[in-house]
Amino acid sequence: MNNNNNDVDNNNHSPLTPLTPIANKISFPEQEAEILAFWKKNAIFEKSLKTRKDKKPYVFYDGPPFATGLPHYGHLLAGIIKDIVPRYFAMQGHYIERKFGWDCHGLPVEMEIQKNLDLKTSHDIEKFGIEEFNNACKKIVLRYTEQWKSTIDRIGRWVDFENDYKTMDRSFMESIWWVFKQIYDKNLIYKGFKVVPYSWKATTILSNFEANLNYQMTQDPSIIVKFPVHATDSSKKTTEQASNHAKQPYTKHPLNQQEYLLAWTTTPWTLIANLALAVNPNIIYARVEHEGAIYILAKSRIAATFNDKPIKIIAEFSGETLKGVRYRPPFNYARETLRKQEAAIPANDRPQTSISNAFQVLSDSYVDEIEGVGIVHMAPAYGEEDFRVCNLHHVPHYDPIDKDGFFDPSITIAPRTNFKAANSTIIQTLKENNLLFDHKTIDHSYPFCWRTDTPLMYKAISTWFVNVTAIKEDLIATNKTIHWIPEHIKEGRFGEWLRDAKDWAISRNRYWGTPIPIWEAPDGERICFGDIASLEAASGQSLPDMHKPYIDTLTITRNGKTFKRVDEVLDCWFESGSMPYAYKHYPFENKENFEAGFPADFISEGLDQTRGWFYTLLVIGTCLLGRSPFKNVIVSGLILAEDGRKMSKRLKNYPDPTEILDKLGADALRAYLISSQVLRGETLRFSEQGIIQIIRTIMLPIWNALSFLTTYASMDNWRASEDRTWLKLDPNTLTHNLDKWILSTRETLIAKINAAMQSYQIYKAITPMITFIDSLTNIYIRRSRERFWKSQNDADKDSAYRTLYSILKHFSIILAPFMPFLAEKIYQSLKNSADVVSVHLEHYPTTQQQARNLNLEEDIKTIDTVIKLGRSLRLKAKIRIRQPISKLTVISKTAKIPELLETYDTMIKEELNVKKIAHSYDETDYVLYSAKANFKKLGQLYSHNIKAINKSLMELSSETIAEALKNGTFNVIADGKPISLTQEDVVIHRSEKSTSPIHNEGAISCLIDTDLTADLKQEGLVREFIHCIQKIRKELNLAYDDTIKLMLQCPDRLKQAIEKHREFIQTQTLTRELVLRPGNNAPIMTSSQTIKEKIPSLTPPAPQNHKPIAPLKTKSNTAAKPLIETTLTVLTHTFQIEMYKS
RNA sequence: GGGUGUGUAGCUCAGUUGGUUAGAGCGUUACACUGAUAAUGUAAAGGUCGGAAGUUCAAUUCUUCCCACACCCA
Repeated sequence: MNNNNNDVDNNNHSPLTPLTPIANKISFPEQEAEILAFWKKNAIFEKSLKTRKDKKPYVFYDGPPFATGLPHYGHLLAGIIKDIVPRYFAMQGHYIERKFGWDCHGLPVEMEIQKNLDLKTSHDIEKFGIEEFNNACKKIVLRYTEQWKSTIDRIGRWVDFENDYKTMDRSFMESIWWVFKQIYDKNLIYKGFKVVPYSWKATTILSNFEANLNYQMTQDPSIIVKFPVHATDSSKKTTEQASNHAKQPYTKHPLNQQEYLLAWTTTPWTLIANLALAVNPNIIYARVEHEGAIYILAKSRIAATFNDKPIKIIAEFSGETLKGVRYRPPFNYARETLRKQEAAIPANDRPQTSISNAFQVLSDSYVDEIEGVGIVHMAPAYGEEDFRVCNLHHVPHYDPIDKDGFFDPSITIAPRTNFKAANSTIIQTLKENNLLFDHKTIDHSYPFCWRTDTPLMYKAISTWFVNVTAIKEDLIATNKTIHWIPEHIKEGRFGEWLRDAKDWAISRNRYWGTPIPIWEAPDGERICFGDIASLEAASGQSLPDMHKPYIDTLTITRNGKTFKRVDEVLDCWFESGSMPYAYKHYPFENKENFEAGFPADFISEGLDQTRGWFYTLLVIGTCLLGRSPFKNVIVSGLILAEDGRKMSKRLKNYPDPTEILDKLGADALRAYLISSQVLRGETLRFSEQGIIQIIRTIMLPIWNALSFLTTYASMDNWRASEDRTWLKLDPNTLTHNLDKWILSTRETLIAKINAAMQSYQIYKAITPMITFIDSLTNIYIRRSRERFWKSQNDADKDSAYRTLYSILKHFSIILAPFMPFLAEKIYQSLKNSADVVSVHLEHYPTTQQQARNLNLEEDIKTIDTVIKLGRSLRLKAKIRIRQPISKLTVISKTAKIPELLETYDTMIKEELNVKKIAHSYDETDYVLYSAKANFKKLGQLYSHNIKAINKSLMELSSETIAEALKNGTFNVIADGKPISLTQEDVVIHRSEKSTSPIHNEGAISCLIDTDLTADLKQEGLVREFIHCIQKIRKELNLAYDDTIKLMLQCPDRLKQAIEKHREFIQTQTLTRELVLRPGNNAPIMTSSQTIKEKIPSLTPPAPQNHKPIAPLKTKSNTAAKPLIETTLTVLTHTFQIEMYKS
């Protein structure tokens, strides 16, 4: 460094920006707060949108979160991904709208209000008033929006909160209606039944989620019921159908014995509604004789059912053969009621589903033989599988229980009785009618209502469906167009789900949601509305609020009939699936804008949305437009606490997000999360150490590099020119290989990051950055230090500055999407007047191929290997780096090596502190060779002989291999046949001969001369002495260019060494005056104290900024008090030292 | 019960178009280096690549089965 001339004469380049030195002490979180303020003050986000307004749009859909709670790591992760990808593509030159969305409707909100207002049942809600109830819901959904905004802001996510969308907005809801009507008009919406968890106490249906909330151990009857095989239905079925499994086909037993099918149940009350029995077609059943009666049940269940009772197996047959066998149900209520109902319908109008299909054996693979008897009694009104199987066979369902859980009066054995209470009566009746085979009790886990603590029942209720089954093939086709990250989701989890798609239940019997826009007449005629205007026209009433209860006051009179709205609201999944249309109020507004931006380029949510948002988006998009609404999707995994368990507020097993942001900062969190496997849909154990790792491998090194550049540039008064030349620094204009090399390395980095980002594999972006930073700091800066430090301001020094300046500034752009704060800070620190106001307005770099030089990258790698081997040899010889050695010999047959050694001569010498570098082609004295087959190359050629060839190669002696290396031919004998191999067919391994002190890696070996001459030793001592002085300077917190005066009293050996190298010492330590006092009897140290211990008052150093450009003191202040006066030891030489500012 | 994913060093994770010496970081130990660095470097230790079978000249990698864990669905 130029330490004696502060008026550096480079003012003739113009105009120039001086660099302000950056302290190497840093608090990233505090800095992030400043950057946030900077962005806000200068409206950078707005500018980033405005300046790209005309650019090609890139469309991103924001999946709306429920804001009923505060954001957790899952939300932060989603927000970070949703920030990085748009930032990247915006910098690639796209216009990207980023509207935030809020999910407002739905059960979680209603549940919370019910809890707050202590409304237990739907009766309670209606009594309380739907208007009031919905108002309460509306208020609460935006309760946390401020906290959400501030957290999302804090993680650096740029998103438009001003023009956000809410699913409860009138415009949003109107588009939902439009979406609904589109599907309705395509005949893909129908009304059917669905069996759902039902709380009779709360008179409300529950979601599956709610049903799972409260399982309790409970005691229920466990009975096996006898179903008499119908007398009139004698033999059926023939042999061929049964030939596979049955040893004998089923025929009614010829004897006039009573014959029963057995079925097991723990819910006797459902027997009233029994309409069928089910068997598994693939299970073997048996006919068993016991005490004069015949029973049919699964063969494998005989032992468990009869225990040790005497039985005789009469026949065995597959379940398939039981299909269609008719039986007499234990109760006649269902038959009577349903017959009457059917009779009321004109014969021609009767549906396929009929009571005439009931009371027979159905077959379905869901039946198992794990418990029970392998035959299942089916009450389709009270079981999901029962309903599905009966529906398939056109068996109707029958539900004689009212909404409060009481049997209706027609059930004469238990009229107006609670269904559970009727169990005993029912069992009693079965017993009296000799239909009870077995009666026990069972303890099992059963779902209870989480609000009323009463057992749930499953019950068929009327529901609106989207006929997904009809468009299943289209869904599978549109899914093929989607790029999934991770890829396996496409055909795996999501693909499987599509192949198995069921019709989608879209209605909810609730209050806070978009009402289903269907009006129904008493005779069943329906009108569907897809917009508000036509509804208002048809009803003659206005509709200021589309929610319940207002909507339900609108009725329509047409053709003498009065149409009333159906009661249900839409499931909030239907709303979020409609988001692409609804947030634009399409097609009522933004028609062109929507059409230009459909489908979206990118969305991202967690794995849990596979059957959620991803699915509903695809279903609706496929229904409406026949295509997927999104092209690329990143599916993120689950974030667990560090202990591998779910993050739990109660267990406090994870750090609060706000604390992490305050302590470690958003950049570190961002980089940590997106470089982890959570970006590949896998679970991540959240670890604070992982974030710290990011700080240590990326943030601090790059920060120190910035600090290095600005500090030295400032001291040297080096200035960057006020233009954009830094952006395209041409390596061909530079002479130093290190400069060319780091520029090439940067281009390689850019290529890697662009490849990762274009394929949405974000997790591949961070590691190359770490590698690059490591190269920059541990190779480029470290080995260029002398170039910055030297005193003359020559072209080489300028080249080093220009290169490092360009690298760092460029890197800030590369970093910008990922770590927007640090990137901004670096950019701002290096900005000149020709630059844009923020790094985020820069264009993302693309690889400049002409700047890449892969050979050069390879060369530096080779040199790095030599240096590593040299260090390793020193370590082995126990010669410290400050002790110069005379010679390093590089032994290698690689032709390029001598040239490389010459080119990088100085660099290697400095790194290894060695005087001379020699090269030798002759490995034989030092290296032992062993050979092995190049399996990859020879594998296909010699497949079966390869083992023999390899064996033969491995047996070659080192001398033979050395010989073969000379003439390039390896002769081996495999299976008796001589084979001649080229050098490429063989892999040579080198190892050190035990007699030679070399180290080897690949084709390179190194050897050092460990003989130390007196001169070398003296020089080593001087280096130690300099090191000692530097340490003191650092401890004293002297500025880099503070000059000093030294007064020493030391032993002769040290004195001679210092005298000999006086100039070198003074240059290195910025010593203006070095006075050696006469006499050599410095006091003996009692212990080997460290310098830190010597000057306790100054440790630890105050964390103040270095002031590199300190004013020069007048020359005559040596009389001042010494900075330090102490006794020290360097390599056993004890000396006394006084240090002054000079 | 079904689907999907995961299983590699003490811990957290890379890697693998099948090729014979499987890597990184953290942690541990020793040494070294440092006037940009809160760093860093070198080395030591640590692996039946979850288990079994199969295909192959060759399997951590492909196939099948099994085991464990996670998520989704029942």
